[in-house]
Amino acid sequence: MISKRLEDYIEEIYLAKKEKKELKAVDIANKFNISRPTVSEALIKLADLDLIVYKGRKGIEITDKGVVEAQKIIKKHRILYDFFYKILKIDKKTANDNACRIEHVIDDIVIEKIKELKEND
Amino acid sequence: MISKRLEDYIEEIYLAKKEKKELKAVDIANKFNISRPTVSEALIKLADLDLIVYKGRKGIEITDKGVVEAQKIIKKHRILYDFFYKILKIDKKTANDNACRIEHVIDDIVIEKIKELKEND
DNA sequence: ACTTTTTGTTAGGTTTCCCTTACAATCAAA
DNA sequence: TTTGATTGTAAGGGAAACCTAACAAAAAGT
Repeated sequence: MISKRLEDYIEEIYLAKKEKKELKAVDIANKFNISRPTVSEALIKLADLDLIVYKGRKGIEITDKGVVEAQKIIKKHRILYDFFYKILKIDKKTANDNACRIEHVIDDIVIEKIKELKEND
Repeated sequence: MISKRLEDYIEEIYLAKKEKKELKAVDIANKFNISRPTVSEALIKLADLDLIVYKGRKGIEITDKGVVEAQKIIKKHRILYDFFYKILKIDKKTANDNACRIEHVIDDIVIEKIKELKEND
């Protein structure tokens, strides 16, 4: 199991790639309000886990394994966000913030049930 | 803001007190599968924060401030548990485990909306 | 081409939460 | 009451995730 923070980073890397945006280490630092050295360290960890290929200034590439990992988290995020925003009528920012936190700790089975809840509306 | 772990411990202390059970440091260690020294340290931290009065072998007492803190978390726990168990039909153990994790990261406003959801059934 | 800025890394710290080992005090049981 | 188990604490350590300061390489601006 990958840590919450690494989940956040791989998620971000995946989303950038999907939008074909050049993502640099410093962008991750800004996004999460952490220092460049902390990002440096995290990217090395992600590369160790074969979730990305990290080539310093030459770019960050996500591996197939990384894509799988990222998609799992993004799926949870999306289902939680939709539940909060569309069903509970929570404002977008709060819905997103809470999804960001809960996506790391909720079990798959609970996510599936929340998804069904939406479908039976 | 108190940390997740300290929230867990104060919650446990409060529940024991409510059931008038004698709670020892070692019981907390067993409950959370952590070592006695770790509990020792945590109880000193909780005492520093005025959430408990810790007297070693002579017992653990929860303060008014501690009760307030514990009740906030337990309220979230209960609402989440009910939502998972009664509405989503998740099994008791999974419902409880997920409530235990999410109670530490979910915003009050989201909890309130989940509570309303239940009431309009 | 030559500065200046941006970027990534090194080195050295901090905090939180956990561990084991070892010891002393208390409690229970014989 | 002595013996043995239980409980709490002290000492010393570790991993994760963060930090700042300092530096070198690369990119951008003039």
